[in-house]
Amino acid sequence: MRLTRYTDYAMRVLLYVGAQDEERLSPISEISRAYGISQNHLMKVVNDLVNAGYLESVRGRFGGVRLARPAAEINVGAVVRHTEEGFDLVDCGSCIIAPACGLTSALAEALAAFMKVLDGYSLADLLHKRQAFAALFGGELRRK
Amino acid sequence: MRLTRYTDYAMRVLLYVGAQDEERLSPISEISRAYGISQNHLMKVVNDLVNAGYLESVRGRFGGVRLARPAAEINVGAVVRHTEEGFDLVDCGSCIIAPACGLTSALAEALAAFMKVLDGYSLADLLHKRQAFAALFGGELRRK
DNA sequence: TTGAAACATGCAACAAAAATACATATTATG
DNA sequence: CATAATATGTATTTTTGTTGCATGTTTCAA
Repeated sequence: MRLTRYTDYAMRVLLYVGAQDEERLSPISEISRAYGISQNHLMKVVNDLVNAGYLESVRGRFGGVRLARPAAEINVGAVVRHTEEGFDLVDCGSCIIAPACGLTSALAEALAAFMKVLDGYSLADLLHKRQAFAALFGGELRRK
Repeated sequence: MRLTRYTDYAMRVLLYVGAQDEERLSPISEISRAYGISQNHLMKVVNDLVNAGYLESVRGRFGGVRLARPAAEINVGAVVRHTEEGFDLVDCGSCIIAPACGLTSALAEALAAFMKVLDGYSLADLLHKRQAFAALFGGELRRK
């Protein structure tokens, strides 16, 4: 049981950008370097977040991305719902006991409990350890 | 986000066997036929459940499997913990912000909420719709 | 007005994990 | 002793997620 790296990266980008000065544009190359992950893949993740309205991107030289709205208004559960494709924990479509199966509802209940927790957090909540972020990204933050 | 088919199959086997008459031995071939899934794979799942003490198996002709303990004493959460390999929702090992990351704890909290729900169910709870099962497996139940 | 730096997008290749198939051994029954 | 069942290890296939590559577009500044 795990989330895709796609979702993982989406959250990392939001955390990174959210830890920056509000107006600052972070180039994707910088973010991918900071995490040591594929710039190509990250580009797609970022683009997805832009289209979903979480990030604002500026093209061209000295471009980059920043939060499109306050971190307090970005809900973690909503982001995960957006980036994670399927939430079918098991494949009931091909199972003949589906109509009589008590597992389906138990799993649905468990999933709801899972998402409810994430729905209770905003990006701002996750950024409470902001000072610690600043230390980690100090080099990047200061650069340029 | 999804569970492996391995876990799915494990639960299906328990539900199938739990719906049978207590003493009856269900051959794996019968179960795999009922669900239309690979007998070989199912064999491994079953074997795992036998070793874990959920099922009792009898070899040889007219052999098969049945529950090793009452359905009320088989906890869904425990089964899922057993069959599902990893519960690392994201890969924090390779992430430099891990020490400052508020996501880690939020995900842990969400996962705990998820498992807590499953821990609240026994196989017997899931079998409440037993009559419906009987109808679905009627053919199999009656056969020898 | 041109080059460089950045985002945007689609397609192809690759890798990892999960599922399935195959082969063979063991056990029990009639 | 043949048959039907579980047990176990290895190989193959499939799926899905990830990465890489190629190309296009936008913006800025020298």
